[in-house]
Amino acid sequence: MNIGEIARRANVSRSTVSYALSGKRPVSEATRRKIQQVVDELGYQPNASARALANGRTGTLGLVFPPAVGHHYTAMQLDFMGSLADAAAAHEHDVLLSTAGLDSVTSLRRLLAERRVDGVILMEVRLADERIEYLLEADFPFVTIGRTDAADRTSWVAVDHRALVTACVDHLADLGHRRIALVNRPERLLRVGYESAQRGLDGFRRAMAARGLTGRHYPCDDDAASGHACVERILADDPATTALVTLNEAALGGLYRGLAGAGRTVPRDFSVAGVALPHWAQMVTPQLTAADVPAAELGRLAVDLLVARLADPAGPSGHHLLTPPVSLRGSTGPAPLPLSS
Amino acid sequence: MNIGEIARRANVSRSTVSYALSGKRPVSEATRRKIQQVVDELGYQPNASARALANGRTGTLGLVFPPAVGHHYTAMQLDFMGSLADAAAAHEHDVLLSTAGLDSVTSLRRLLAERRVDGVILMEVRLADERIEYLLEADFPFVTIGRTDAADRTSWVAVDHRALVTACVDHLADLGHRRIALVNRPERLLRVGYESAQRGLDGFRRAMAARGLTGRHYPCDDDAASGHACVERILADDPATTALVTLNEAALGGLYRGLAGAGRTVPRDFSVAGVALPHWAQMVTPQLTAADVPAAELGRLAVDLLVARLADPAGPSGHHLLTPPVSLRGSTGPAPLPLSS
DNA sequence: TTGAAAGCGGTACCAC
DNA sequence: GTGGTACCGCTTTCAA
Repeated sequence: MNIGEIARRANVSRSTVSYALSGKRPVSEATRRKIQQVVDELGYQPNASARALANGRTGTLGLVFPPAVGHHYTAMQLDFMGSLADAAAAHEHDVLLSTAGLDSVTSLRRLLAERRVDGVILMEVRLADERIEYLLEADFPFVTIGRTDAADRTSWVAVDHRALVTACVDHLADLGHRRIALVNRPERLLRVGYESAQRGLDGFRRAMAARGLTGRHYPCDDDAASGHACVERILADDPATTALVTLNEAALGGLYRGLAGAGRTVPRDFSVAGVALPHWAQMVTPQLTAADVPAAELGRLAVDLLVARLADPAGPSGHHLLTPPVSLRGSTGPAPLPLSS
Repeated sequence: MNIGEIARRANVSRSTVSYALSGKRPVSEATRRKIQQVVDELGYQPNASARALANGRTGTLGLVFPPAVGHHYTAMQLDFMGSLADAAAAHEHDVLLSTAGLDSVTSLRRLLAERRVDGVILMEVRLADERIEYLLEADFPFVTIGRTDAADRTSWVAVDHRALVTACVDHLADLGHRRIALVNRPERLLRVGYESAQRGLDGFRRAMAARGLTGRHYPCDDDAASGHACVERILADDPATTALVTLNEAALGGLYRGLAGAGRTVPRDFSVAGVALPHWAQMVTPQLTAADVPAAELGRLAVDLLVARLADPAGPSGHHLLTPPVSLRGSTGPAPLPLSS
């Protein structure tokens, strides 16, 4: 079933079929209808490879994300991935998944060289990300999820982790908390300059300084057991700590249990705030007061930006910096009165 | 940068370059090295569209899943999706995402007609799924996640929800529980014959009957609030209920809060068991005793089956029915002594 | 308003 | 062991 077959059955040339379907050249109403009839009858769809080869466009967007070696994907990443396909479909594009190491451009290079996609969306970026230099160099359309050091030269969509952590700290400070800990993503990610972790940390330091508060920073692996251990360290390092802010959603269950194990009741004795998906925030009891990451919206905006860029590669780069409000749930409350010591 | 350019620079014909790279015809060591050198120098990769057009293979697997209209993807679905890309990469394949309505073959038809993929993986199947008839009819390679009514004629990977729910019921019965509720996926999914929900329900009924126990069944929407409401209904319908089994991971937080709100302490007064991702089970406190769904393994096995099918379309269909053990965590305990009434 | 034909960049058959 | 070339299915220029 190809365009030649359609042409034959409609008694026209192949080019006429092509034009009738694309509308790039006027076709008489009569022939157009005849062609459409044959097409419907046979359920004809142009072969994507042939079309891509001929006009240089694949109609496919690449989604580049790190392989889940050893660890799971976070709910945030995954929810985002899901939303992307829907958004792309709305623009008549498909999404191709591509796993690529956080620190490597090789698989990215392959993706571009093979011309499988028209543009890419980069998840999990580092502040200084070599893949971005590579893409700029190659003049290949892309959008990053996260705001990198090259933000002024690129298109990106990001959650403002600095502002969100600041909002959490302010909320806790307003409640009277003076000693607050930050539970961050894993050490490994911080070391490589992982954007959300770095900006979150930055926001924490600034906000704490601005308030004249004492803060400690704890990288934490993405699992419940690490969260549990992390809380124990926090309370050992400074038993007077009365609140924490977490960027690590996977550790959340462990954080709660660690607190319970230390005899701290949330939110009476200890407050917890964070940045998380609403879905995730509602799993724990009491529900987590958190800045709700709008994963689906991030996906939609990223696709919109990329598609715009494909339509006009010379156009200006676009940005969306989202700052969702902190949803007050049950995990924060007034700071407890200090124990007399 | 194309194969002609490589041929020119290496002073050989295009076909020789092609054969040197594919190894489908012997090439003298000298020319092979010369070609490889030019290829490396220029970072040449064959154009995927051209290759697909010429040999009829795209090197791409399609992942068909329902659009997340209104509801989020479940952690299970998403974790699974993530694992697929890695598994496919191991077989040198890419994964193309495609959202397709649960009850429609139209987008599937387009996917096949455009020849974008060599085979598809179908998530979220119904026991009687029209897409399967369509794929069989079209003689198109596919693997389903979930065991349908056509299981004997298809390749599939599934978690044995019947056995898992049975294991949960047996575990609870052994602990002395006599009145057990099943919290299922949403009504809507049950109505359309959603596989895991249907088989889970079937397992529940059989296991309860086999033990001579009293059970009630509760469809529940995929969110915390619905879980909360669901527990209230369970306890209103039969206050003597002392345990529940849940197939609904998204409702879990709400289930716990509903129990707490009714004055039931888990696991002292009430036991909860379920089927969930380990990650998810560890979010709640006490951690959920659950059959751990091995999402990543499901993804890997599905890709293996599909790739095998592509290599030998006439070969036998393969199956993997997984029955992960129930991990005892903290949410189940001996049935409380009945209150005198 | 339509048709013929030259590509797009590979693969693989047929010769030598 | 290597080269020439038809062909995969579509788009688009050129000509009528």
